[in-house]
Amino acid sequence: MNTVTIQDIAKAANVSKSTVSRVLNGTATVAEDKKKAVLEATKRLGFQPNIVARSLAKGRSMTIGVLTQLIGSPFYDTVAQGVIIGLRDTGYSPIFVDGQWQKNSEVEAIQALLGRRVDGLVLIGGGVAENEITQLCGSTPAVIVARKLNSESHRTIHMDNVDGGYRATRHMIEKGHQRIAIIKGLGHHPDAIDRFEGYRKAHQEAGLDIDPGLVLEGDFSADSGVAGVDKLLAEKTLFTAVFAANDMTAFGARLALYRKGIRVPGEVSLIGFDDQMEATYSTPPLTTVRQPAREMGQQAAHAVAALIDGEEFESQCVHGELVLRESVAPPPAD
Amino acid sequence: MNTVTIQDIAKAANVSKSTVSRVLNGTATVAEDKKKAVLEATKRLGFQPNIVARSLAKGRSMTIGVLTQLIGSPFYDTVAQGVIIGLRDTGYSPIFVDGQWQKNSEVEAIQALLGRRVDGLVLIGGGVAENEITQLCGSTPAVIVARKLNSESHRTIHMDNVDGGYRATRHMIEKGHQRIAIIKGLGHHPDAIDRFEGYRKAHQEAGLDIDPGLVLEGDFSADSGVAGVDKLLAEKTLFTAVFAANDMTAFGARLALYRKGIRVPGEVSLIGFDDQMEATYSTPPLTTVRQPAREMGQQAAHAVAALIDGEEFESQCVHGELVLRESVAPPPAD
DNA sequence: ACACACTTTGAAACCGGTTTCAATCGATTA
DNA sequence: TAATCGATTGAAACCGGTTTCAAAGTGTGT
Repeated sequence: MNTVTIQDIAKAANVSKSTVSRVLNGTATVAEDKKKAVLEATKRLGFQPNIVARSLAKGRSMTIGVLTQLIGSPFYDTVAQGVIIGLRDTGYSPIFVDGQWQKNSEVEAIQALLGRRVDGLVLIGGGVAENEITQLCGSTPAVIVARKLNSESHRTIHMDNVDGGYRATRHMIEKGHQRIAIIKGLGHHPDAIDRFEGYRKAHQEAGLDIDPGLVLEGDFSADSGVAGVDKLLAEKTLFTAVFAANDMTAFGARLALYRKGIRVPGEVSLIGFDDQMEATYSTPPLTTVRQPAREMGQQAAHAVAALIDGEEFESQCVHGELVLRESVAPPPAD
Repeated sequence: MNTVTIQDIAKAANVSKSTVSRVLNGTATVAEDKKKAVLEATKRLGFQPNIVARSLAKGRSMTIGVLTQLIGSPFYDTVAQGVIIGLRDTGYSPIFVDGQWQKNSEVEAIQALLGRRVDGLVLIGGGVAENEITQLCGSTPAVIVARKLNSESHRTIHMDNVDGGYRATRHMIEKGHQRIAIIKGLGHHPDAIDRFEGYRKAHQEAGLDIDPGLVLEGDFSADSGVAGVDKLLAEKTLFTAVFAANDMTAFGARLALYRKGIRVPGEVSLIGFDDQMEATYSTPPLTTVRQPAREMGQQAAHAVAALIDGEEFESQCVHGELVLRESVAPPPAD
């Protein structure tokens, strides 16, 4: 192992540990010749400072703890990627713990992170109670991404899902649709609830009643998209459009429609949510509400870094952007 | 901050630091009453051991460095996820560094990881020279995933891409296709080269010549799939099937075909590579060669853990499995 | 030439744990 | 009763850096 320490450098350069440290960190002025000697020895011996030791001494680990939700959701994964990217030039490295860590889950995961003395925390989604977060984190700066909190007690970066659902639905209504089915996301998931609320709001605003038969349960999976459409068809519910809780669900719905030979958007229009990469290339390309997942992750990364440096950071509420592609058209003349 | 140290516990329980450490780690037998006192104090004061300090003292950081390639490839991302999952119950936490880290890239990234005194390394893909890896890692156990190495000097978990390309191509040949276009991956990428080699091999075995006009350059992106098919069509090259270097490229090809009103698999068959989640739900569901990305990541995680514990681990060469769905059919009778 | 301020430097303390080492103790054995 | 042994325990060294502090060296003003 490359186990050359600062002590070895000191000996080689004929100075003290302290001086080596000062040269390497630029903490104080050091005579030119000694500085040169230290630098030379550092290079020659291939010295690599032990970050663990440095962390202990400085009380800062240059590490950001990231709590992820590996539910296989492309959205959350992309947020996590954004965090990695956003941390690139900050000097901090992300350390990941999965929310579904063993049975103990999130709280334990956060504790594990804290035990590692991370300098900051990025919590992606998740469901720990807010006050519990407060209590756990103590004075460690934390940013919560992709999750709406009720109180203002934490900084968050999240999307306005009500608005997103509203825009998606209104778009279809404007195209002339009156019977828009919705395949909802996971029942208790706040995002799912909000998107549905947006759907409701758009109907209300347009003076349209919602036929309960058009409201299907789902769980953000493609399978639930298939199931939703199949149910609609089996029950012979009339519908000219489908609002899927996310793109995966939309893909599932698309497939179910394809199997029955129902044309999209000719006979049924389809809209998704997320704008994951594949949406651009589905057939037809999927109209959807874009969630800037990567950007949110990046922003969160910058935010913790800023917080650690004592700067302030305001919670952000991003608005989804409707990405018009080809899966929505006016309903068939009939 | 929750800055209660082992010293505080010692004082509270009226014993020495050493004893507290012994109780907490079970390193030695401790009198029942003292043990109880320590445990009680630990709980009461809410003690959380400082892992940084422990790491320094023990010389082990309980951290695994993971080098990722955030090129937005679903495949690599899934491997990374697999690593997180595989590390769940091992006590190790993964710390991530992106290969495209600053301009300096991979070598610097690995050094950063090593500076953090990671106990092991998982390198996902990447292109650092093999001997450089050897030299860098020294005695730190390392596993390379999703990359073929020429020498046996490192443990790797990778897929036989020649075989994968061969199987895909042979499948189409067996279905009766004679003019199979291929949209290749990134020119210099070993996986791309190997898959093409498999394509070649299958043709050779079947006594089929390869029309150079059927071989298109690509870069693993969906766009290159679109471009490939467009080129084929523009040049009026005859073809009844397309082998795309990966699923994303296949999706792009699918879209280009869709735009021209060419039916899949009625008029043209299509096969991909990877079996990413969306392949199941594309229209039609995509026949593809499955790369067990998540499993490979998990295996790699287990492998480093094993190596650290002194166990041995043999390099693994996984074989891709042909996943038959609906995008391949016999060529049209014509 | 002398006092005073400022710069450079090394010794030592410290961060919070683990581990070695030697001392103490009760119990067993001769 | 003395000697030996094993089990407990605390003091101190250690991991590899950073930082404080005081001493030594330099230069300036009078």
